[in-house]
Order: sequence, then C-alpha cells, then structure tokens
Amino acid sequence: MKLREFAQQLGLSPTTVSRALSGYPEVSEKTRTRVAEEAARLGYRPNINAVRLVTGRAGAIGVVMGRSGEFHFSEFMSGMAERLGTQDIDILVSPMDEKATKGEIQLYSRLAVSGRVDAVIVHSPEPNDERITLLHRLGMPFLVHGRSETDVPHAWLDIDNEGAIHRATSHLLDLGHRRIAMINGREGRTFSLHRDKGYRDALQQRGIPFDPRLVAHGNFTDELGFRFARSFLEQTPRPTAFVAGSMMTALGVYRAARSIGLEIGRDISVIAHDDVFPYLTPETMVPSLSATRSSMRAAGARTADLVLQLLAGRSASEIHELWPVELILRESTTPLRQS
Amino acid sequence: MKLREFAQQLGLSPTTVSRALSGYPEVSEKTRTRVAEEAARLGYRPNINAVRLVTGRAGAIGVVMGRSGEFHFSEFMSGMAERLGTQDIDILVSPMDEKATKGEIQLYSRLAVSGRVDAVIVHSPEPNDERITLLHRLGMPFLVHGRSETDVPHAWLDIDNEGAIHRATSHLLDLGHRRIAMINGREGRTFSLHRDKGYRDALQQRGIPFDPRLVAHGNFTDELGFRFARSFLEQTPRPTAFVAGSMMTALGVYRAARSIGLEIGRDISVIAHDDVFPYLTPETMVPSLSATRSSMRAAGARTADLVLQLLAGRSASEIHELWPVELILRESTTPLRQS
DNA sequence: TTGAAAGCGCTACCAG
DNA sequence: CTGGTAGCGCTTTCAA
Repeated sequence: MKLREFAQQLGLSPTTVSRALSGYPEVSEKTRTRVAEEAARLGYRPNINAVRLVTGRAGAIGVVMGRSGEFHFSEFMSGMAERLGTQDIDILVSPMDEKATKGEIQLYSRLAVSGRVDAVIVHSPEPNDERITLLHRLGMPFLVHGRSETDVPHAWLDIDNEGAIHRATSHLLDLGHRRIAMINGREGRTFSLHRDKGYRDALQQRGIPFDPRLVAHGNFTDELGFRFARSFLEQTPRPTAFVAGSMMTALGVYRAARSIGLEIGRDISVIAHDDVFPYLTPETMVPSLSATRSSMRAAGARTADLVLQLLAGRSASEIHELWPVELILRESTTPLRQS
Repeated sequence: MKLREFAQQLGLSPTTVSRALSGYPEVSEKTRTRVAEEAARLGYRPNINAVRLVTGRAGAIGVVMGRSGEFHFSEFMSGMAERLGTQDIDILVSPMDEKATKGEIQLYSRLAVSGRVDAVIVHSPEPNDERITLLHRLGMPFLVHGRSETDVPHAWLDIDNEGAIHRATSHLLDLGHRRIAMINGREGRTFSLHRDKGYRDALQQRGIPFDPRLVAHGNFTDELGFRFARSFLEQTPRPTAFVAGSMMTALGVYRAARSIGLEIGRDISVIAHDDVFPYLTPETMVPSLSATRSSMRAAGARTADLVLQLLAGRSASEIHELWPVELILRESTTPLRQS
C-alpha cells in the first residue's frame, strides 16, 4: 500500500499522514493515534527507498569486514545489530579487498561516496590512520573502534589496552615471574602499541630490563600462538609466564607448553585477553585461564549508540569513550616456582 | 553530480547516459566507452536511492544473525561479501531478537516486508521450517543454507553432512573402534538429523547396535564439548572414539580426555567437522586433528552467486547444490588398542 | 492543524 | 541508436 491510498482510506491528506507517522509536532494527538492504529491495522509501511531518496539519508551504517582472522567480528556486529534493531537503521557489510592497503582505502572511499551509508565504523586503527583522514576529508561521519593519534577530530570507543596489559604483567611480576613473554597483535595497530607500552612500563616500574626477544606480533590465531610460544620456550633461560593477546593465541600457548611437557599453572603461567565469546570460555579451559576481559558484544552495542548520537548531530570530538578492563584470575597464573 | 548535469556536459541525454552506464545493448560502443570514461573522470555515480526507488529493487541481501555461538557467521558472510563486492549489492545484517522462536519468525517477517532486501538467507533450517513457509508465502526470494523437508519449493545449498559423518564413523569402525560417541549440533536442525543418520547407518552397516547414551546434541561451544565428553568418558565401558560436531567441540573433547589422563591419538580417537577457520586449524592441534572438512567461506561465496541467479530469474526449484565433504586423516585417529 | 504541489535523481516507456 | 518525459513514493515547503 502506498501513502496516497492509505491517506485516502483515512480521509486525510498524505501530508498529514506522513507527519503523523514521523512524529511531527503539528499534528493533533487524536489524528496521530488514529493514523498509528490504522497503519498497524492495514499494514501500511512507508517505502524505504522513497524515504531515502527524498531525505537523502541512507538508513545504514557501514562496516568493513577484514579478510581473515576476524573471529571478533560477529560478536561486535551482533552487539551493534542488537542495538540498531529498534531503530530503522541497517548494518551494511562490505568485504575487504584481497589486495593490501591500497585496496582497503579504496574500499572505504567507495563506501563513503556510494551514498549507501550514513556513517562508517573503522576498526583496529593505526596511530596515523589513512582511513580516518580519508573519511574526514570526504565528510562522511565515522566512529573509530580503537584509537589513533591523528589530529583529525573523530569519535572513538576503545578499551584500556595499556592498563589491561599493565595489570596483567604486574600481576605476573607480583607472582615472582621475571621472564614474561608477550604475544601481541598485529604490528602497527594502535592497540598493539598500547599493549606493548603497558607491558614495558610494568617491567620498568620493577626495574626489569625489557628483552625484545620476549615479544612477538601477529594475527590472533592459534597457530601463531603455538609457534611463537614454542620458539620462546626454546630460549635459555626460558620464559616462565606468558601474556597472550587473544583466546586463540592462548590455545596455541597452552598447546606449546604441553607439547614440551610443561604444565600450565605450575611450570608456566598464562594470562590472555578475552573478548568474551559464547563459544570459547576461559573458565572451562584446563587449567582455567586467567584473563583480562572486555565484551566485544557490549562494545558493538555501545558503538551503535554512539553512531546514532553522531548522526543526531553530536560533535565527533565530544565522543570519546575509554573502557576499563577487568582482570580475572584463575588457575593458569601461579607464583614462580624456584627451580 | 546528478545525471542531468553529467549528461549535459557530455552533450547527451540523460536517457542515453543511463543506458550506457547500465550496459543496455542499444547504445553504440563509441558512446558507451566515452560515457564510461567521463564518468570515471568526473566521478559521476548514480544516486543509489533514486535507482532503488525507480527500479523497486533494494540492492541488498538480508542475513539474520543468530544471538550466540555464531563463530561460523563471519566466515560465511565474508565469503558472501567477497562475491558480492563486484556487484552493486549489499549485505544487510539483522539482529535476531532475544525472544525465542516467535521473535525469530517476526524478524524474518519484518525483514521481508520492509522492502530493504531483495532476498534473504535462511540458516540452519529445521526439516519443517517456519521461516521457509513464511518467506514463500510473502513472495520474498530466499536461499536456504542447509536443507529442509518442506514441500515449499526453494533454493538451497548444503554440504553432505550425512555422508561426511558416515565416512568419519566408518573410518573409526575400520580402526576397530566399537564404542563411538558423537557430539552433534542442536537438536531439531536438519543438519543434526543428517549427521545422526550418517552415524547410525555406519554403525548399522557393521552390525553395531546404536546406543543412545553415546549421542549428545547442543550448541557448538567448547564448554559443551567438554561437558559431554566428560560425561561420556565416565561410562563403563567408556567410548574409545569421538565424532565432534565442530572445532570448538573438539577443543572441549581434547580437554576432557586430557583432564582424566587419556591421550588423544592413543587412548582415544577423535574426528571433528571443520568449517575451515583461519584462526583455528586442525593441523596445528596437538595431536593434529582428523576432520571432515568444508569451507564456510566458500559456501558463503557460492550462496551469493546462487542468490544472484535467483534474482536474475532462475527458478528456485532448480537451485539445489549438495557439496561433498573431504575427510582428512591426521594424528588424532589411530587403531583401537586392545587393553 | 491541515492540505496542495513541487521536487528528490533516476529509469524506462514511447517516439523518432 | 538517441531523446523527451512520465512517473517511482515519499517529504517538505508554502499557503490556507
């Protein structure tokens, strides 16, 4: 049914009906409720494409999906979707091109000029992120999940990666560990840098010298976790504790330790960062895994909120949220045993 | 820039320019290339919302995202996105409501009548799936990822779950195992039923009686894998082999075996189904995990293809694809040791 | 408080 | 092969 027919059936003009449905103030309360009731009864819904054409709004938020290792993605999206479900706003997923950086920036560019989205989410930024400059230049509203150091004013939501890893490392130091290995995320990403800093500062505060041979960077996969942990454990003296960047990394670390006959929670301590997945929980690992913890799903939901505010006119430079991270101690962290 | 201005600059009519850009045959080759070049040079792009209004097409495919345990989701989506990247078609993600079945069907209903999508993907159907009936009734094109047994004609793409589990079970039987436990997916889903059937038939063909105490159903999480495996292993006599429904389940099974001092690949054999994730690979598990294998990403890509065909007018009842599944043997499966 | 009418930018029909 | 033009269904001035 179209607006004209619907309005005719009500004996009203399309104008009035449109206004009633869109919540304009100049419609009488009586008319408004009547229109709302009839719309529900007759199943009238405005044609979304007509609305978009005339208002110039796309009614969607764009998310670019990386090519690999993105197990965080669905939790984040799910959180966004949960929040956006009540609004009339969609989530648009764009694939990331096979090609490297150039493809990525082109993709954002295309997305921004395509008119298909009102705002874009930028994930895992670098300190000086090209995407941020681009979107700002194109005048496309965006929210950064993570942080960058660019001068361009922008909205962001991030967790306190530095603080989290600082606490994790400090805790291991408290337990007497001195050779603490860290398997961090991809080099160059701001969150990896923040985690590096948390780690180094914690060491420095205890006067423990930083040993670059104990730090590795890479995607969050079980395979890399395993390989890095194995190579760390071949060192002499070997590390007695690990900070793992993700749950998948932790799986690899567990395996590496076991593969050479070391027992986690006795010979080796491990703390990982947990983004809270329904399908992989640190509590049920054996031994249960100590973890810094922050919900991706919650971040996704809040991101949706903030983007909505951005679109409602709130200034991007006002929107900065830094979330604290919990540290939950379980069985995988124990005092250093003197050998 | 709008079509009119652009056409004016070229000294052509909007009509011709539109046709040239949309690949209509009645435009001369010369004109077409000229239009294409100028469009690229001047950065002209048709307003997507105007196109959608006038053509009545939404330019998007809808995907409903389940609430939890959906680690397959991002790989599938990523595959879809990869394929759709070249088309002018988006992927629209809808959140699934918190409420149970009623919320879900309502969500599909809303999505179908919203005019925001041209087609919908239905995941993990049941044999008699309400969503399929609904979408058919509403006349919304859809493709089922998985299978159902409804009479409603519909397009589907599925992997040979029955064959895969049949082979996995048969292989374990070949190795001499007689008490084989199976941790399957959620009860009621067609794929779980198919897997159950593959398992039972394999047993029956060897004359091994089916023992319902060796089969469990549930979401694919490490936690359930662990709990089910633990409870199976407490039986006397205990199972000597496991068929695990997913990689996450397999993680749980590995842990359960270890937690009571059993060694995988010696005391216990395990085969899992692997949907191929970049972040969790059976090769690197210790011991490496034998698996039936089928790429979710590839399924997503192919799904996108098939939906495009559907939208191009191909009959839904012609679109049925059943993919074979590989069985890859690694270290987690060994002959039964007589004890 | 309500209504008439002018577009939003494009496609596709009908003419030439 | 090219062009004029009538809508697609809605929102939003402007006028009453």
